[in-house]
Amino acid sequence: MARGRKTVTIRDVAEDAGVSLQTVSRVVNGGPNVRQQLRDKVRASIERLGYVPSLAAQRMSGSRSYIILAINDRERTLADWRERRGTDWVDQMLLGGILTCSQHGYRMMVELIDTHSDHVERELGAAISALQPDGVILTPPHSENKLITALLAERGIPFARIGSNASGPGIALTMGDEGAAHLATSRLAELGHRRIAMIAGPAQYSLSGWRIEGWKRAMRERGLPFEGLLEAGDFGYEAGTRAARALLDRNPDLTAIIASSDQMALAALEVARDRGLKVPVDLSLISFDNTPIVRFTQPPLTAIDQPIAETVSRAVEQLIAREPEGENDAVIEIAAGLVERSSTAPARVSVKA
Amino acid sequence: MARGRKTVTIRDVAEDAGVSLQTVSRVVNGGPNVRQQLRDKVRASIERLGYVPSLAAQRMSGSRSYIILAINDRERTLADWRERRGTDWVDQMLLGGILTCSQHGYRMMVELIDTHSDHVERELGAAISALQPDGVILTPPHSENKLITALLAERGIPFARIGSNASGPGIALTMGDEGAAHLATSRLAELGHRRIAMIAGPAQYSLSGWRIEGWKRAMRERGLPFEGLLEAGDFGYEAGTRAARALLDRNPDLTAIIASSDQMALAALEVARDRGLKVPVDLSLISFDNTPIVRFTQPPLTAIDQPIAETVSRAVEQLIAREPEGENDAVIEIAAGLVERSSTAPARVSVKA
DNA sequence: ACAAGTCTTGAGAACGCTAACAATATGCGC
DNA sequence: GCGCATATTGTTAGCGTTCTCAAGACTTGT
Repeated sequence: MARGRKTVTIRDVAEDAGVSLQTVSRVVNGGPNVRQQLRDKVRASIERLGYVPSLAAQRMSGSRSYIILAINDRERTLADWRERRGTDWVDQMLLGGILTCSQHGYRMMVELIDTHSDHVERELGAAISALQPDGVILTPPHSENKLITALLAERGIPFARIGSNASGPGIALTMGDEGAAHLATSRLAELGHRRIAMIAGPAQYSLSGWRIEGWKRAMRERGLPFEGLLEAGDFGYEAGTRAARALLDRNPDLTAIIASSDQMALAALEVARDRGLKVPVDLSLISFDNTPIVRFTQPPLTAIDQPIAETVSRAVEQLIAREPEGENDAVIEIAAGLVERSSTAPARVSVKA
Repeated sequence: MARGRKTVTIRDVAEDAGVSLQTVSRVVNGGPNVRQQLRDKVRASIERLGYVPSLAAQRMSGSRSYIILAINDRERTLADWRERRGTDWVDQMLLGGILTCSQHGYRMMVELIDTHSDHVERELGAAISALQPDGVILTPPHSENKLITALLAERGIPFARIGSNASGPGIALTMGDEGAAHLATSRLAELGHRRIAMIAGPAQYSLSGWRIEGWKRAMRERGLPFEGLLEAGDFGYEAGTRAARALLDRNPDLTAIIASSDQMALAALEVARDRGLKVPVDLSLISFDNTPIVRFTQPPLTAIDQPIAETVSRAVEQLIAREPEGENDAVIEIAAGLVERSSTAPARVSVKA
């Protein structure tokens, strides 16, 4: 067994094709100014020898590393996993990211960093020094972390902030949370609901605020009051249970709830069941995220779909396309859609409408 | 803004500590034969300057790349994603892998490769040439792909095959599929079930065979016949629907089904509902995988839990610990457990027992 | 106190590639 | 055909590490 068979290097190709190293490099990188004839010859050699440039060497010598680093929250990821609840954030991020990266000859690496640790800078700094990525993708709640964005800006690494439209450094990508909440609320209003409650996310995430804004706007547009119809949770199941109970206790006339995460919607569904409320007959429910789970609950939930994979994909494209010193930090919005399933129905005719 | 601030290199540390490059390298890598006094001095400099070695440079010069490459099936991953069904394979793989890797100073990269393409070798070869990983983790169905294992063996890259206990090259890690199926079947038998059907996975995956074996063994041990009680599907929802219908049509006396994936179990649940069979009163159901979904169905499903994260974690440890030329290819089994929820109940007392 | 180790440190080459520049070939206007 | 601009190729010098090997500083046994 030819253990450790010698790797094919650019030198081998150059020799095989009878040209200089530099010419091979030019062909590989699609550089200009190479005669067609030579180009073909080199390509043939590359093909024959099965040459693929070493990422490490490219990074060493060139200015690019061909690596995009995606930062995810370790704490939340782990908690989700331990309780087997599962967001599919990581899944989608990987799909959107990896596929788009590989289309451009890049690679994506994932780093899990704990927001609540005071080592954030340290951990991120270490990852950056080790990997020297050409770009970094920040997911909530890191997207809004000043320490992190400052560090990246200082090191001159282009980065994208996902789920964040606050003006600031880097490219901001948002899923239109305000609009999505407005959409969900409007849809419920169209179905005749007047008492539409909102279970928001934690204030730490600024998207929580936007969603509240969207909900309020839709309510206001129809002259519907929203006092007492707002609760917040940390996106988790327990918090959802608490919020749903509080809402239902306080508002016996409630006919619809919008939950800021699938987990909290699931909890609300369970609370409703406990209280003998039938979804969607007695209570309509719309959730945010549209993770795989909500397709199989009873009833399947109507949900705002977060186009995470697409968003990450766009982020990657932006980072790669970015001119080395380009400073026109864009704000990109990928609109979320509403997937209607069976947890929404017309409101019961209220006694005094 | 100090764009592109100079990276701290080993040279800076050496200078700062007043020692040679080599000494710093020794300290960083925990090499032997460095006086404590110097070691401390160097460590202090490293700390002060915030030095972190460049992965690329380490790879260039040393024999290790500190990268573990995990190969996943692109086709299945994408299909799952498109239909928003979601295995959480990727999620778990990442968690188990990344965390364990980082504990050892390694990084994990994920590569999505299409099994059904004839470019498998090409794609994998390219990834290996570019990354030069110290180890590769293969997930089903790649684990059993001779082309792949041959390629890796030839290149002398240690690899782990997950979900595969067939003797062969590399480290094999299995979740004890035979045992798990036996466990599930036995549990149902204990509950008084006698007509226990199995919806197996596709023959392409050898774990499908093992699960069938485990089921048959448990049935045989109790003298229960299993003719006509076996169907197979491709792990997907549609296939599950077809299989469940066939099973129920053929066996009116069926009281329990074991499905080889959560998706197929979900389908079976739906089929049962359609036919007015109550789960678990009329039909008990056990699924394989225990993805987040099955916790929230109505009723929540009893499931065999696949310890994927742990398995991947073990795989990483094995690959990292492996002596460069170590050939004692191990077979490791991480036993799957049974998570009892509400889709299983004692069998109805049959008319003629 | 001397030879023969064993520890500790350092110097220089090498890894595979690209950037920057130098050298040569080709084309074009007249 | 000449001279200059431009297109094409080659040469050299690193990038930041670790490896190999050599040199100096200690030990130890006798």
